[in-house]
Amino acid sequence: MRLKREFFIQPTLKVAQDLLGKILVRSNQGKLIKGIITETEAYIGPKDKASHSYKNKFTQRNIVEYFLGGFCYIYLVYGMYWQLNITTFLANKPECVLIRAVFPISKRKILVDGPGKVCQYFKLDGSFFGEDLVTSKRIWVEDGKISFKESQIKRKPRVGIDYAGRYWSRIKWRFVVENF
DNA sequence: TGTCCGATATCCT
DNA sequence: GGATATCGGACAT
Repeated sequence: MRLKREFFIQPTLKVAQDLLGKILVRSNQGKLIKGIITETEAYIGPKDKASHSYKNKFTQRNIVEYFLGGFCYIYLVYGMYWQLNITTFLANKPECVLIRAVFPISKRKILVDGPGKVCQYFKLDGSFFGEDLVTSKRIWVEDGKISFKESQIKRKPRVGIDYAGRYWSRIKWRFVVENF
């Protein structure tokens, strides 16, 4: 069953953790692409120095971060990789969760173990900027009956944000399901 | 209008 | 562990 707005407007660290085991679904040309979310990262502006909305920075690129929970914040990094984030919490609270990895259901024996690969696998690009996961007909999140133990969830530092300084680059806002 | 650089992936040693 | 491809957004000029 598709997750509703209530799920996404909870506090960001809870959403980041609760997204583990949920199923991301993409409808593309009559086919469904599915993957079980296995890794996420929380970005909590305006206090978070690693967030695009640090100090309430507000630009054309990150405007979606200021939406309430449940929208796609998607952007290009390094000139070639798209990153899928899901907005969280309330309007004007620029917080989101980066989807870093999924366990692919549609194709077996491939790894979808990085945010760039997630967007390749689900065929996501800039046209999904601002897409509403609660109402969209081409992308949404479903509840799964996925079983893993609470002890399989590990908290780790976020990746690729050394520029944010020791404190923010070491804070454990990355959530990973181990031995999935 | 110009310069800088990144919430990565991949190949190299 | 390190190099680097590749390009649009951000911001200074």
